[in-house]
Amino acid sequence: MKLQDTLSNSEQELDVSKKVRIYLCGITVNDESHIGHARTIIVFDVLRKYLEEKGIEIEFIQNFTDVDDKIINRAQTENTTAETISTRYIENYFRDFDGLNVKRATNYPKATEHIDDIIKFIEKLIEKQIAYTSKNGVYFSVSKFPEYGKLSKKKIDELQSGARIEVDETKNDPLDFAVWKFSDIEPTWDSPWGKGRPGWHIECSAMSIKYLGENFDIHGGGRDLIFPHHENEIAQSESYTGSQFAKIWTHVGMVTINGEKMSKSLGNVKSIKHVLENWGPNIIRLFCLSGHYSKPIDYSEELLKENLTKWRQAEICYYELIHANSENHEETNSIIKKIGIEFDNALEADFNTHLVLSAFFQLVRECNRLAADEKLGKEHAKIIKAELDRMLEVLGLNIPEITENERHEINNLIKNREKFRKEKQFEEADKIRDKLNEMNVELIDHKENTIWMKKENIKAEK
RNA sequence: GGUACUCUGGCAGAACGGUUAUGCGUGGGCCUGCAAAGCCUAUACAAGGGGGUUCGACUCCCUCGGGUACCUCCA
Repeated sequence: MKLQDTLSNSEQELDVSKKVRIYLCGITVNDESHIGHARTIIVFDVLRKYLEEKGIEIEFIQNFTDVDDKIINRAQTENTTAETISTRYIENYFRDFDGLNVKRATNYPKATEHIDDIIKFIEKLIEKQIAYTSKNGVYFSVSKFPEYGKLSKKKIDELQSGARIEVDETKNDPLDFAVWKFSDIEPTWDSPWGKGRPGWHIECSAMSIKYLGENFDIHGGGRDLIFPHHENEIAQSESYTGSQFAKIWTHVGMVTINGEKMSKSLGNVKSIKHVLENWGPNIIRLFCLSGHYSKPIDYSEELLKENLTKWRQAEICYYELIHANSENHEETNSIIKKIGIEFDNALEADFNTHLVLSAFFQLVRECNRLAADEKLGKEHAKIIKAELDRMLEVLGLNIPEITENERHEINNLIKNREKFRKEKQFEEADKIRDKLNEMNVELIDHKENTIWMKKENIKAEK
């Protein structure tokens, strides 16, 4: 598989000959997760599911930043502890992302649970004279890492002359960044240099190396993390190990609203909770995968609606396959196979999820065509369904389960309706149809028989 | 101001320099008791402007312009 690598600014081949180790920068747990977080994490979820479907072993680490100024501020405002805040939003995180059908990472390390690792990391940097202690904390000395700027393509001197870097007399160089901040405000930890808490960037360096080794395969996150977060991670980590840090840097584009980045200051944040309630997981996932991961996508009700239309087609396809029992039969195995290959090829070529979805919907349409022509035989449907299921699995899409009782009830209602229809008592028949609609069950009248589908309940549709 | 990215039909969005995909939407049809859904079919002479390279450019180069992101916390 080829992936666009931010560091080399070119496509790099992912080595899948052994276990693939992925580190994704997770969220700072100071508020509800929003649809921008969802996109990044869904992209990596599909990447991971695809590789696993191919039988490749994955070690997938995603951190929680559970100590930072915003969390502490929020704790103060709410007159509670930082831990209460971070615990609350970690719980919310899992509520949201389980709801989005995101597979859990191998591990979700938290900064506060790795203070010892972080301290050891900093000690080594000080030992190497790359970090130094000052009045306010311990700082990383950017000038000691000549390659600083290689990820974000920034030049050190331009950064220095750049307008708005805070003037801090206690730092040797305005570009130096904190790896440890002295503080008396809880939470704090003792360190060889004084009481305080870790800087933001250091946790990812310490935890990724701890869990994945010194040079793992993919390091990812949102585009907005390239600078300074990932740039600083590289500086720290490569100074620490003396060797290359992550092999491939994969960055996911922002979710925008009316062309502007979602942000609290603009007040245009769409929480996952809210969008999930209205649109459900499948439509959100389709939306998040609708463009190339490296580019921004613009959030809009129109686009979600378009994906709702598509999702209904997929649902129908699924139920056509389940109910298939046509006598006729059309040979399409080679087409199905071809679509499957297109699906995989699109993923292999820099994870082109738009083309992946094209292939997926091509399969859906092929299947619906056969059904419309009464050419979907039972055995044949099994073959198509296997491929459809595989794609659904990789994309993380989920047809809602249906219970045996429901199935019984639906079948009985349909039988009754058929009876009424034969007797030309259409009013009665339509009543049953309406009743089924209320149960989110839609009837599809074919020439020879009627099949049903249970539609996902989408609040926004109503 | 610096850096990077981006500008494709009504919308979304792809494509080794050589037939301008695909989906949504829209028109028509099939099916149906009527619907719905689905299916079939039609529909867009689309590439920010201007130059250039080339037999040929959406694709490469130059230039002008618009947009976004980052340069401070941010997925």
